[in-house]
Amino acid sequence: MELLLKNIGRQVTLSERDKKILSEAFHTKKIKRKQFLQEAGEPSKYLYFVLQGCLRGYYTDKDGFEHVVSFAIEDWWISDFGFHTGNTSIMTIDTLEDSEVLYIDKPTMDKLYDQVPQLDRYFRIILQNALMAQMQRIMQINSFTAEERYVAFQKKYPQFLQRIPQKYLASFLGIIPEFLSKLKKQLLKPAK
Amino acid sequence: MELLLKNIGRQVTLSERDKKILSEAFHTKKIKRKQFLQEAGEPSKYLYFVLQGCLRGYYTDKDGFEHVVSFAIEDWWISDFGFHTGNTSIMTIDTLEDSEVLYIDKPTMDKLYDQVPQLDRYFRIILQNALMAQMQRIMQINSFTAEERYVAFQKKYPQFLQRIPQKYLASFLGIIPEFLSKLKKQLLKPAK
DNA sequence: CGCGACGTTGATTTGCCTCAACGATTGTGG
DNA sequence: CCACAATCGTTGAGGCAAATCAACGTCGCG
Repeated sequence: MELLLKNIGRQVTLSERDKKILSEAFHTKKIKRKQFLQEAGEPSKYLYFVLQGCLRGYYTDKDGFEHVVSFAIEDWWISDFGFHTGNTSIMTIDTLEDSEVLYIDKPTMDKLYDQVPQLDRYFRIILQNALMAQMQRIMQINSFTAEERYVAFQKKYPQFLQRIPQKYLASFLGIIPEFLSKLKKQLLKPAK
Repeated sequence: MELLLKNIGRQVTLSERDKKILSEAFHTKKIKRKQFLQEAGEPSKYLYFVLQGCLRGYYTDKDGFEHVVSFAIEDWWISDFGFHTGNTSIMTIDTLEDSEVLYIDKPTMDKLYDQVPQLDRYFRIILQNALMAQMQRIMQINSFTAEERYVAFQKKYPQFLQRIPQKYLASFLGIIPEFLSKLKKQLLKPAK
């Protein structure tokens, strides 16, 4: 819980009362590796904040292929994008490692926004950053080759490289595992 | 200005005082067709709300190619994604038609957030929706062929089809104009 | 009218996918 | 602690969607 309060505190100032309300609104959950936190098709019930471990969010397309949309480690948020609007979820979230998360359901969240108005600002800022990150992702898909995207990922998220299987990284980059494998091979050789 | 207040009023309740403050914070600007509102590289100064007309936001990649990121017509927001964080802009915004916009600069906007706390919530909601739209765009790029994306665009934004040149639509869809041309041809024939 | 931007069409190329086979690594029950 | 299966990553041959390049028709506009 400390981790979350500290994270929020970086954007807005919380009173002791606010902190108490927040602490009571979130609950903790420990989940073993390879468990589902949420499955596509169900109503998008919870918003998650990661205290420990590594999670992955993905959707399954009309042909049955999974596409990884986001990874989350300590100090990150993860949820379906339908959470905020109350739609049924399109995303599945599962764990890549034994993990520990804070979670909150939508009714509680709505109450929270009224009780702690600072949260509107906090999430406005969080969403601004998320939107900018998404934007950069779209720009990369448009303008970069798969190889360039892989190199950029290495540079930007070195922490993830050890923690996530290649096939999920490939999916996140928008390619298939076989091709990522070939890219890596190519990147090693031309060191002449 | 009425249009903006009405738009905000759909998400949060504004007092008369709030409305007055808002009215004074935004200014109106009329721009002829094919003029620049903002150019990439400059600091991202303004946030725009469209009252009239049609605008386009795009960035220029390392090879000098333009990529259309968003269109905006009446009752829509448009801005660089750097606006909120105060970075230099990566996006260029120009007009596809004679247009009229409301605009606000960042310092004024920051003051506004403090004067009218409802705005934090309003933009939180706007950003949630924008994020979801971006998400769907990424999902389309991952899972749909160019033809499917074109058909989906036709269905979702019929209002735009008449107003924007094909080459910009192609760019928005992530393909080149020549290929869009071929797609349209193919879609006409197989009506057997 | 004539120029320049826009859209169309065709021939060729390429980045990435498909499918299939084969090591390597992980994990699980005996 | 080993045996065996399952999962994951690698490699190669062939295919396809979309890009590139180039040529040509057409429309709006000075």
